[in-house]
Amino acid sequence: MNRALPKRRQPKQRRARQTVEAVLDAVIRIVKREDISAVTTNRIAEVAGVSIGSVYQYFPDKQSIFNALHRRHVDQVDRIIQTKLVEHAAAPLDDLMREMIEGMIEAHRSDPELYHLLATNVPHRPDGTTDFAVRLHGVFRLALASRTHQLKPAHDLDRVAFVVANLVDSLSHAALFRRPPRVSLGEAKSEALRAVLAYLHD
Amino acid sequence: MNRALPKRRQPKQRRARQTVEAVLDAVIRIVKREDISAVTTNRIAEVAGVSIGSVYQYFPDKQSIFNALHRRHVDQVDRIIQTKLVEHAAAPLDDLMREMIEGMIEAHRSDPELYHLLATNVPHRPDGTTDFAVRLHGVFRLALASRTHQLKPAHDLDRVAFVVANLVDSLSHAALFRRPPRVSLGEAKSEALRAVLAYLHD
Amino acid sequence: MNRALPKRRQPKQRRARQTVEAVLDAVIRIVKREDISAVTTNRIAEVAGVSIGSVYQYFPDKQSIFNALHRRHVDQVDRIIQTKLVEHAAAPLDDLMREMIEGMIEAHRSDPELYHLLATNVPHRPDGTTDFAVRLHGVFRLALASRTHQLKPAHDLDRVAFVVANLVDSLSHAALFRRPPRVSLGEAKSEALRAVLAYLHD
Amino acid sequence: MNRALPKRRQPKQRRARQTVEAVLDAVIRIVKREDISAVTTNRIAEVAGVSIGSVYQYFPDKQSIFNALHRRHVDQVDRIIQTKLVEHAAAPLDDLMREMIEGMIEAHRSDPELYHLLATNVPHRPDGTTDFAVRLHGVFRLALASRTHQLKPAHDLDRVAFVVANLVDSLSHAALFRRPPRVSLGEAKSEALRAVLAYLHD
DNA sequence: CATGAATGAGTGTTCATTCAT
DNA sequence: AATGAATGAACACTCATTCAT
Repeated sequence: MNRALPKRRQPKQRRARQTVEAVLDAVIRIVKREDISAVTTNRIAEVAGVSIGSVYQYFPDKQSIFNALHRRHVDQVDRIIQTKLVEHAAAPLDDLMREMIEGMIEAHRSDPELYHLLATNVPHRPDGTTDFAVRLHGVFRLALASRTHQLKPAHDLDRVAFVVANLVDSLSHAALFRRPPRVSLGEAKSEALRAVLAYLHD
Repeated sequence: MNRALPKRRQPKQRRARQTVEAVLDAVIRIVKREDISAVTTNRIAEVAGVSIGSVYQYFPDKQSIFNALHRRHVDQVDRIIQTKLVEHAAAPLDDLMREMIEGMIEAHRSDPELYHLLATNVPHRPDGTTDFAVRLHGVFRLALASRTHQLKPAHDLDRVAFVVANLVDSLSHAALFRRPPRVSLGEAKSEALRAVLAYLHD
Repeated sequence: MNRALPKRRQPKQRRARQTVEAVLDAVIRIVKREDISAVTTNRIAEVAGVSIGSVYQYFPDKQSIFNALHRRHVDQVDRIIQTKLVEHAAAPLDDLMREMIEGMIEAHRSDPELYHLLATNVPHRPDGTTDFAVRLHGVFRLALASRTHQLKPAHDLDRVAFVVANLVDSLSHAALFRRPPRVSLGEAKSEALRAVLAYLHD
Repeated sequence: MNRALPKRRQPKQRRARQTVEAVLDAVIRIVKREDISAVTTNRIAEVAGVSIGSVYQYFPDKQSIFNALHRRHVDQVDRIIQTKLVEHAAAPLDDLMREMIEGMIEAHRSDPELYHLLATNVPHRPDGTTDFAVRLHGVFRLALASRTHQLKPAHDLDRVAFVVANLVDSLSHAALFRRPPRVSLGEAKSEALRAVLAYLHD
């Protein structure tokens, strides 16, 4: 009767996931504490607490580590946005927009400088799957498609989604990273929302 | 009339400037043709047509080359923006905004991919002097300060300048680099202007 | 009788020691065959039969290789001198001195030119631990301390040890390296001994 | 009659001499202030206050600068020794020896660390003309030759000159550079003299 | 003769990657 | 799988030397 325990699934995959995460976190920790130039594969292994050999078990080369890091970041933000979208599927457009901006800021606030470091210091060739504004475009197209009656007829869905996606993306980042001294985060947020709504209602 | 010789500027400074420019251009050429990883100091010297020793006569290390490249790009855009600002000093707000967006796009159109490569592949720590949205904030604060009568009283100058600077910056870049297939550059531009004006008149 | 396995020492440490020795020997071989200017780190690795990477596993930089070389030389001579000291602990002063001179010459005779090359061509900042005459001072102080009855009362232990250490050191080297054509090694040795004893008995 | 002024001889040669001296002094200044590794030809020129081109006008390569430096040092000491020799040509042996030791110490006291730095950090292949103990051998051979009546008959002139030269050289240097804390310079000097005389009278 | 910008071979050193254990 | 010592290609950078001015 000694059947295998049914729950304890793939210890291997769990271990793998842990190692991968440890590696990605190590990169972040090093970039933040020092410099992109301090991010060597040996250092990554050391900070991640695994051997360099193990790093190469999961990543074919160094660039792939960076790529995974970018993808993980995008996925994290994506998940938040998707959740907001579902949670406010039936909400009026204005409320949805407020929530979207809120979500974007929330998504980055846990680690404000990370996004900038990733964007400006970790080499990458952004494409449709990792460039965030492009992803947002799809999200907003969907969100707006079910609310065409709330839009002015002059608005083309693609154009609007394009503009709104970029507004939300850039103003959220600006609110967090480029806010001038005299503007608070709350003000920046409500101003961002104002800009988006002004455009949508124009 | 024995007038002083007017031309003949220091050959030293001219030579220096030429070398510096050649080096920066070499970096761009290599990044575009190959990869950031192909940008080695020796390769830079070779492509620039100068000796590696001369490169180090003008740049203390490799990172400083990247920094100079970023600064040069920012300066170029800055010059265009400043010109627009002066040329339309007396123009109505709407016209100025159109020109600003036009200027930003114009500034990048000569070499559309360069900005992206610089931003995403050339390591840098953007600060107040090289982050463009931050620079634009100052420009727009100035531009708007002389047109407060065209703004709603509810608007705070700092907040508005902050938002407009980011709108113009991000929508201009979006128009060039992230435009979805069905949206033309012209449409993107006029839509960007629309967004900015909607916000300003809100 | 299940005794613990006696031999098998850490292969890691043995390997490390071997590499370090190979590197130091390589430096000597190159300096002797060519020139101090031929001693490049890559050449050292090549001649030592290890990769350049391994060299840097054991030495932080090039100068540290030179330092280790000096230290090894000093340690080698030191070991011989210490042995002589112990072996002739009970011998009369004159015999001890003869043995000391003999030991110094013996210590260098295996590789006569090495000492000179080290001293004149391998950059170093001699200090208390690597300057040999300084080390010898301690040795002779010890040796003479247990033989004060064989010394004239006018002699101060420190002064005598100081002079004897330098006499033995310099005359030994002179016997090997600066001997004029008409003086044989044997003559030089006995003359050195004579000088030392004349001083001690004065 | 515009005859050339008779005194103002070779301004060229004087200039040359000044430059050569400035170059050699620059080397010393740099080695003392920094490190032998800081002694680059360009730095030499800078510290010497001449152009790098001028340096190469007077020295065919870098090593020749070092050689000249060694030679200059030897010549300086030599001059002092020769003077002592002449001044005390008729003095008794003991007095001459005292003067010789005095002279050696005097010769180095103006710049105590220089000798050490030259010997240990400035690459050179000492030969008969630059190795000081060898030069001294000749000097002492001469000095002793005219005083054979003051020597024991057992003494061979070559052997004695050899030993005395090395005694004087090494004990002088030891007195300046390797003196242990409890021994004063005066004590070291008189002890050195004692050692030399003990040997000579043995 | 003097200058010093320019040169580029060559250096010390790093670090992504491998592979024997 | 995991390890981490070993590898060595390739890099950033230096510096002795030249030569046009």
